[in-house]
Amino acid sequence: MEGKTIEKSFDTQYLKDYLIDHGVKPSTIRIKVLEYLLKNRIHPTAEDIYNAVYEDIPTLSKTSVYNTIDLFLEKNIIQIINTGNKESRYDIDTSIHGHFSCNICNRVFDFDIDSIEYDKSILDGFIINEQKVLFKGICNSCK
Amino acid sequence: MEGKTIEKSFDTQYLKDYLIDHGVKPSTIRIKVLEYLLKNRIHPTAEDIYNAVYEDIPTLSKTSVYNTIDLFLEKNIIQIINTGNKESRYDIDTSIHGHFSCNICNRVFDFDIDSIEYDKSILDGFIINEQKVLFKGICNSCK
DNA sequence: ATATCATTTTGTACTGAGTACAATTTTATT
DNA sequence: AATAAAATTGTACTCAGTACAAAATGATAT
Ligand SMILES: [Mn+2]
Ligand SMILES: [Mn+2]
Ligand SMILES: [Zn+2]
Ligand SMILES: [Zn+2]
Repeated sequence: MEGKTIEKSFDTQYLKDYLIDHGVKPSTIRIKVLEYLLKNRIHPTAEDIYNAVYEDIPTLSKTSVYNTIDLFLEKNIIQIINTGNKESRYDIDTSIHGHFSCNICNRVFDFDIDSIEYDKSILDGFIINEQKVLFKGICNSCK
Repeated sequence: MEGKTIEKSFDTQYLKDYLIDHGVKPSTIRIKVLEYLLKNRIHPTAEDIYNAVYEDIPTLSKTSVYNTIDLFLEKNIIQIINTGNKESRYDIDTSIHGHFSCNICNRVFDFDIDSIEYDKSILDGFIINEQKVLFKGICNSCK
């Protein structure tokens, strides 16, 4: 079969369009933060994002990172992950999927969720906006 | 059918035994905290617990509440719930069940979980100690 | 281009849930 | 009653996140 390989590229135009498509006006910081999130799927903390983007933008402030995170959350570009540690983590994948948080190395792993069977009667009439599944324990390489 | 009605009573002896059964030496504070948790199944915050127990023990310190919470967590008397708000909440029910956190009134509702169907291959060899399911949205009385 | 307005970014001070830890009080043991 | 162990308290501290006004950048009008 003949065909073109579609390469996922994170050039500036792609990143700009990604933001615009999500209702966010592109700016240097927002583009860099988005690029970092797309390339580093490690569920980073705000600190992680700051340290990475600071390399490119040495005038970067922590507040700008938090501003960007808040904006991205609001526009559903990212979702927040609260593992129980004090630092929140952020995920560019906003689909419903499970997270395993390792108590030793603190890494967060993704896993696919097929379905959650639960008693819907208690939540009758409730508006469910988010469904989060968090497992905790010890990962394979730490045990 | 003739029979005895077994009344669940939270008298001092019951509470003491509850603690001892979970490997915790009873003390005035621990008994009062346990009693509050058993009688008020509202997934309270540390502040909630402090305010309630302070009524009975006016010398109570916040540190003692946190000490007790940490001990109860360690002995699996309670589980922690992180809803994304800054204050953690605590649950005397340590079984696996779902929590719905209302974004308006901040109440946390329980719901039963029958099963979570997920791709186990990614977590192969992982030790899973906790399984937490958190839904967020707007509850029936707030919408 | 220049001025004017809007948005973004920055710096600083602040908040508050939770923690560290030594001093004190209470409880158990000799 | 003296001693040791455990529980409780008070105080100072941490630090992720927030509030907010000043500064910088970008967009629009003249
Ligand atoms: Mn994820
Ligand atoms: Mn519960
Ligand atoms: Zn690990
Ligand atoms: Zn509500």
